[in-house]
Amino acid sequence: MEWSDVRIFLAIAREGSLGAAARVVGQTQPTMGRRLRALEAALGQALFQRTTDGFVLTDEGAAVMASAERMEEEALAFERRLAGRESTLSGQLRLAASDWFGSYVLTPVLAEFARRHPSVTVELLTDARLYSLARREADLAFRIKAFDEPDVISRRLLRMPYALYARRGDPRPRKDGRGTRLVTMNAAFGGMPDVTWLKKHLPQASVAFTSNNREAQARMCAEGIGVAVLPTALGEAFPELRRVDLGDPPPSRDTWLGYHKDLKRLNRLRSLLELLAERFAE
Amino acid sequence: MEWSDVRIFLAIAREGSLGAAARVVGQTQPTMGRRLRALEAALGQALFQRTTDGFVLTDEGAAVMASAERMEEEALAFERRLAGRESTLSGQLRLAASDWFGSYVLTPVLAEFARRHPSVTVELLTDARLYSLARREADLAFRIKAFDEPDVISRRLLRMPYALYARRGDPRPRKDGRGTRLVTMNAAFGGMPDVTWLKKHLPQASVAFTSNNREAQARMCAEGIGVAVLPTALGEAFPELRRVDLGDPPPSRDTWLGYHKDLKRLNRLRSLLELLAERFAE
DNA sequence: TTCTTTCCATGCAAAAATGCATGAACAAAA
DNA sequence: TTTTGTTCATGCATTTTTGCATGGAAAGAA
Repeated sequence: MEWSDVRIFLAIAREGSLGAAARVVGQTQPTMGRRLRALEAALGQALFQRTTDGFVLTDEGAAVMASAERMEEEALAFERRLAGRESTLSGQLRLAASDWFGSYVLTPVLAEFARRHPSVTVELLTDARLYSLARREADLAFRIKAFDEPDVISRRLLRMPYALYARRGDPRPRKDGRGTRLVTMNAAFGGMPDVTWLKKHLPQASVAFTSNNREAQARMCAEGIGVAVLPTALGEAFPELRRVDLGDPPPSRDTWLGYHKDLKRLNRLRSLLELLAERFAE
Repeated sequence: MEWSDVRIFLAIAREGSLGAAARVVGQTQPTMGRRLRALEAALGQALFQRTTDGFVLTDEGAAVMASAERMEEEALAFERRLAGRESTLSGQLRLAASDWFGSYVLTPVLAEFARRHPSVTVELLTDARLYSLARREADLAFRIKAFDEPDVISRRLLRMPYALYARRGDPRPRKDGRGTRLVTMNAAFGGMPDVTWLKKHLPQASVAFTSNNREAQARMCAEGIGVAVLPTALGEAFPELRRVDLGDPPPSRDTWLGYHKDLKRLNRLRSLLELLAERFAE
């Protein structure tokens, strides 16, 4: 049995089709089909049923799925261990953060880092989905909660203050919020503390626009669509916006960073962590 | 990183040279060298130091050795799981036993099995070293002790009686053994119960020949070199030998068989186990 | 020292794997 | 029904990998 084919087996099992699996492992569909056939021939058993809607694991395939997954985990650990020992200040560094945090908070620091270490390529992924640190989809991730994945080192980076913003020149909202329109997070984020805060301070206000994208909220707010609770780092970047003080500021939120412990000694990561700590020292 | 190259890494780490590793994985020395180079290039780090006496792991290589070994374990488990589901009565069946046990005790049963199941290839390994059931170096092993490896199913097969043998026509040993010469196990097997038994019954006898090979002992005994304690299954096979009764028979020994639990459902193994149980029923 | 053995690197030809293009099968949409 | 969009299999040219043969370096034996 060719060990590399186990990786292909996993990809097909997860994706359900040769083409999709090929994209995952970076090969072509015919190759995937041929390697799978070779694997099944070597094992003497069929791992998939070729059904009309894709490749479905046979009992045999399902029986070895767990082994294949553990094999993958060890392969990933193998690579992480080694990456953690790279002492050069070169190579790639992949960060994952929410969109506005990446653009407005991180970029200044990353620019400085890039200037200091020209042989390090920084890749910033701003994406709603959570990248896996264990699979090394990202080397460093930023979130608004502490990380609870195993083997991930989690640290509080900074406390991000929030404020209510309105378009410069627009009238100040009435006390109960009647007549005021709101720009807020998506319904999916209903539980967010700033939504609660808004309900308390402007109970009569109506919702004009929602989005899962803070920057889109800021732009809509700048267009005068409504008032919005925004991270100050974002709000202050728009000259059209003006802070509105309702006496009690909206709740601030912590931002955490996390990285896999195997990468603790990765020098380029360490350098960036130091710079981040320095720039965001409270 | 190519997963298959991890296997090559392991082989080189264990063997210490490209040529030896090539023999283990069934490839050639140049290929091993090139694959290793490719692996190191992909990882960006050297895994071995090329010293005058072979390939020695660097710190980096040592750091990932454990991951590579666990990866191998999972690969082996993958294959075992699948083998355990093969329902056909064909394919290979590899047995490991001590030399005389294999030749004199097993062969009759194996011959019968081979006749019954012509599409199963039985391979009998008689070798001093212990084959690993976990690595599937053998599907079924016979030993004189219960197996204590994890995940191995161990069962007592039979009790093998032993007896003292001398060449037919040679004089019976004196009561204290003075003047009698002995053919026994190697010094390395000093603690064997038959040695103790000999010391007790023929304390004055001297040792003429030792070997770790019971059959060699039987042949030397048949040549008249000395008396020997042999398994009766072996002793009775030599017409030149005659049983010598000293009143109290030498201790008999149990023979155990063991196989990996993942192979419990392997039909060809089950058939052989049934036949063995039948033929050796007490 | 010289001879022998062992081991790794490399050139080159043969073999194998890969990717592209295409065709067939099938399901969903028009 | 026809059309459209997916998905897998296969032929073929190309690229890549492999094995063989050879040479050189180093260590041990004579």
